Amino acid sequence: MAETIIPKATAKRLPLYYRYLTFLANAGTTKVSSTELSEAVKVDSATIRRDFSYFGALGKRGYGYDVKDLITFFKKILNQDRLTNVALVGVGNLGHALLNYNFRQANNIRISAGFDLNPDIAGTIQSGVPIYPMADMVEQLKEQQIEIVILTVPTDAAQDITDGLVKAGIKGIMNFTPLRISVPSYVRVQNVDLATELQTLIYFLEHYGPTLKDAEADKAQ
Amino acid sequence: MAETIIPKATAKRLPLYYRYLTFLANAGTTKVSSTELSEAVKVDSATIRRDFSYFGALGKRGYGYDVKDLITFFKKILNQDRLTNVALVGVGNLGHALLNYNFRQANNIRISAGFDLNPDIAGTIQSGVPIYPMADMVEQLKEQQIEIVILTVPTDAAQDITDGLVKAGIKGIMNFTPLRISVPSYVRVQNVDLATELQTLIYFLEHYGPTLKDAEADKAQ
DNA sequence: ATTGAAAAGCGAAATATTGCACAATATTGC
DNA sequence: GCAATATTGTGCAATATTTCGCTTTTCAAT
Ligand SMILES: NC(=O)c1ccc[n+]([C@@H]2O[C@H](COP(=O)([O-])OP(=O)(O)OC[C@H]3O[C@@H](n4cnc5c(N)ncnc54)[C@H](O)[C@@H]3O)[C@@H](O)[C@H]2O)c1
Ligand SMILES: NC(=O)c1ccc[n+]([C@@H]2O[C@H](COP(=O)([O-])OP(=O)(O)OC[C@H]3O[C@@H](n4cnc5c(N)ncnc54)[C@H](O)[C@@H]3O)[C@@H](O)[C@H]2O)c1
Repeated sequence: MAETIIPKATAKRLPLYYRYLTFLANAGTTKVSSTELSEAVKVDSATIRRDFSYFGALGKRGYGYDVKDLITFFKKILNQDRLTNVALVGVGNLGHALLNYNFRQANNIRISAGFDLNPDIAGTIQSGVPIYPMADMVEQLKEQQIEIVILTVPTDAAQDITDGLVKAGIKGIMNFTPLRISVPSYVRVQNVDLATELQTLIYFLEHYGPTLKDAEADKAQ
Repeated sequence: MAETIIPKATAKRLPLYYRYLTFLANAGTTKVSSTELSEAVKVDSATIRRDFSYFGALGKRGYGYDVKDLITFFKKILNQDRLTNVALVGVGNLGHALLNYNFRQANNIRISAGFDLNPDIAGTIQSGVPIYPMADMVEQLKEQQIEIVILTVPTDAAQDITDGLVKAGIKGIMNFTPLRISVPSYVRVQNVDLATELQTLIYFLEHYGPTLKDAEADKAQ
């Protein structure tokens, strides 16, 4: 674990860099400077250089960064060199949208199992992914050695299901419900709260002047 | 604008507080302490007190905060006292999921118009929302005086459409595409990059020890 | 080879955010 | 009315993150 601990803020930007680098590579570009990258990903160029420097000297002064080198490096760092299987619990509105999306193409991530209470869905195959009944959840997760779950169930059910996920040995949860679920300290939760994000945007529009220098957010996060 | 400028990090937490406060009110609870709130929203209690204190002394020492008072106050601050209309461009996978979701109930936000290139969808009504063809976008947005747009189109189309949105006088964009769109400084963009969030979660699991004290994430963003 | 321009890397300052710890003050029960 | 208790509000130190500005290195053109 943790070669040299990287700032959380940096870690959040790595996938962003990686995606743009693969775009550049596909376009046949072989080198890139922090300034060019900066324009594309909307992150200050000094921040990009600092981010990269946590991993050692990846660039060449006076020249820039070699796109292929960076990709090779980040591919490994970001686990893009092996397929990551995740499960999805709650195959409703959002769940279906996520199932339909091809995370594999750009991210080498695959939703390999779904779970739902609804007997009309459980037992079927949706977008090529088998959906199991909730009763089978813990067993299946263990069997398939899945460590990451996307949680898109109604808010009321979120904590109960989470407790089951923890029992199943899950390590990370991407939580789309507005509930801040409780988990033991060894489980990591990534909250994606769409309604909150929308409200935050509205708040910024009402209360902050026309962009006090941050044309984008996130942290946005 | 900006009474006393509130830290961005605080602003992002306000909707979270608000949601839990309305939950408390519905449950008949009349008072709450920063410690109780802290457990529910998973934010340090001192941070909560600090956040609230930016708006003045909202609580009573030795007692806590009056739930109703806080709600009244934040309702106004967060524009929850009036309906906010937003538009959605790109009625595909994600777009449909968002259309189906009732943002009005908890957030007093309504998607009042949709736009899509696909002639099978344009001209229809989806989940009670009229979907217009792209040719009508600028005109409709102006006519309906919509200032906020949710962008769920294919990545290729994102920048072109954004340019149209800017022409239509849009002030804020919630961008679900992985492209960091370019906008003039008076337009605010909130990026929601689901694939990146998932990758970040994977990165944390691989490279950070079992939770170095942040059982949850975000910011955020 | 020499030189000029480009751009990384990085110390250090600036900025932002969090969390401790405690004095101030309200509430409650007696 | 008084003591005991609870809990806010905040100075301040700690931590995290960004950004400046400069030095060093490399490249490419002469
Ligand atoms: N759809 C959106 O745009 C949106 C926006 C913001 C937040 N959210 C949040 O995301 C979550 C999911 O939203 P959605 O719109 O997809 O909801 P949904 O109702 O469409 O889907 C929920 C799914 O979970 C299943 N389910 C219900 N109870 C279950 C249980 N106990 N165990 C397992 N599965 C169960 C249902 O059968 C359904 O398929 C909710 O918490 C919602 O608040 C959604
Ligand atoms: N679905 C997901 O789970 C998911 C996950 C991560 C990122 N995303 C991103 O969100 C965006 C939308 O994803 P999706 O899965 O909903 O895609 P989608 O293809 O299902 O939907 C896109 C919609 O936009 C419409 N469209 C296409 N070109 C258009 C144009 N020029 N103008 C207007 N409308 C146009 C299409 O008709 C379609 O209805 C994409 O950028 C995708 O990368 C989606």
